[in-house]
Amino acid sequence: MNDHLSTTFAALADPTRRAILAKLASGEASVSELAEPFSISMPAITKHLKVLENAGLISRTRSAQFRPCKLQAAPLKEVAGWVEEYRRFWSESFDRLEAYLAEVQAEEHAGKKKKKHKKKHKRSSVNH
Amino acid sequence: MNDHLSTTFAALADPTRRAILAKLASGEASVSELAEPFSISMPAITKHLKVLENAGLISRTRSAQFRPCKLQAAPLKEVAGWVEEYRRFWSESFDRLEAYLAEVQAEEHAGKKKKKHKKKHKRSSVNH
DNA sequence: TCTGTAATTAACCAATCAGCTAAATAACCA
DNA sequence: TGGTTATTTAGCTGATTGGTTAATTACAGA
Repeated sequence: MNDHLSTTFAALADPTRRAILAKLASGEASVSELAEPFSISMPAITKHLKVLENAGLISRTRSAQFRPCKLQAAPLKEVAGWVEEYRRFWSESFDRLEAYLAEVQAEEHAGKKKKKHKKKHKRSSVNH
Repeated sequence: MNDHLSTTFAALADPTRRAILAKLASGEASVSELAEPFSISMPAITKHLKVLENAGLISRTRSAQFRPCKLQAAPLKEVAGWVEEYRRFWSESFDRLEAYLAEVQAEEHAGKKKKKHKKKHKRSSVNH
């Protein structure tokens, strides 16, 4: 597991880390502030933050003895892009689009009209 | 790690498993067919399939001595929903929307007009 | 019934993970 | 300088993970 996407998914596969991200969604926070809602030790939080930072999901600055964390959402964009490739497998409207396209293609095969068309809905470009 | 979302993210945090899902995106496949592109043993594939099935990302039927797998995208819908909550943190247009709303609010505070408005962009409902 | 193919289970291994306590740094405050 | 607060590092643990090989189950077909 060394690719970017795997690292991101792994970082998100923990409710504590997702809760940390959720908190950071409302602004920067110090380590202690982030630790407050949880009943785990500070070193455990430090480790979670390291995982998130390593995945590029947070960045850290320095302010006096505090080390505030800030949400960095770029990796989530990548996740959204990946999952989007599968939207048609759950999206109702996409199913309808598929049905429509199949219908149109059937009509074309029947030879009612002969427009030339280029790609009409590429479907095999799911990347892993 | 026992919640649904964590299980799903964990299942996706492996390139082999994502490749299996990608292959299943073009239709059902047997275990051997899924194993073919990889240089790992069959039992390893069986384990990966068990992880995916456990996450609800695939379902399995029985056909003779084959056990074909089928993509089940429902959990990905949940993932898409989760990540969507963070879209504003990477989306340029959302940034512009935020700026616009801030501007509107500033005008209201200045008392130029007094329309009452209800929610104006709830921002703290990020769930983990 | 015997043989070959498909897939799983069992048992093991090394690496990683999420947590802990105790100790070490780092920076502010008096 | 010394004390307090914030955070990290070190070192340990038990559980999980991703892989292996060997054995087992399930079925099709001759």
